[in-house]
Amino acid sequence: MKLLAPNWQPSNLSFSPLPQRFFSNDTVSVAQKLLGKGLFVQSGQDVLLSEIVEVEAYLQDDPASHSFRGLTARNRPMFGPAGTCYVYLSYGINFCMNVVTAPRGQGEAVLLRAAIPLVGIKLFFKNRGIPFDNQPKSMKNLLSGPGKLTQGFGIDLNFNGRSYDRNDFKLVDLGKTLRSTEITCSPRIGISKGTELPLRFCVKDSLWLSRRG
DNA sequence: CGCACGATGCGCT
DNA sequence: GCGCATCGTGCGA
Repeated sequence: MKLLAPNWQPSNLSFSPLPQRFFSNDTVSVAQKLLGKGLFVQSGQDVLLSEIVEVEAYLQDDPASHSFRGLTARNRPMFGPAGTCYVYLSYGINFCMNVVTAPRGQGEAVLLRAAIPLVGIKLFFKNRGIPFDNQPKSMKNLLSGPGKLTQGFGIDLNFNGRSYDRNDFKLVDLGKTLRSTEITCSPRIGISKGTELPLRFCVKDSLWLSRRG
């Protein structure tokens, strides 16, 4: 199994953040375009990079969205500028991280649900509380779910409201372009309202999803 | 002010 | 496959 891209060196980790105009577009389009993009987080000398393979869109007038009932103290970042990070605690246990989208503060966002670990594998294991090994089974368990992804990256409420355009916290272009035929859409997971909408987007047949797309 | 309920993950069966 | 942990949010009283 091909687990890692071979050429990730410190010298080619100096990606530019995706510009704000990338996020200030139609939320469904942004969600699909986030597939194949990189999430980069640096803390001191520790660098973490992954490739996003699964997302969900949350829209205006969407009963499953935290923004559905309007602005509250919790969902305030959702109404902020495109490219803002919205983090919340799920089930009292896991954090989930979103990217605010749409041209104006419409309360729309994309939930990051799963990613391929690329750089910082040992730290991903450590953050996840899993003993390090090179088994494919373990690797696929690192970031395959919204709570696992935030735990792997060490994302918590400190990141809430932050912009994804910092040198130490950014979404980046990894230089790959997915064809629309490589993207699947399906109903969103773990919600009780808006379940009929196919707003979950996955890299087709990826081995790194939270569950089969 | 009380309380029901999650945009989930894990361990056990 | 299923039950449970665990807690902040926000709605209804």
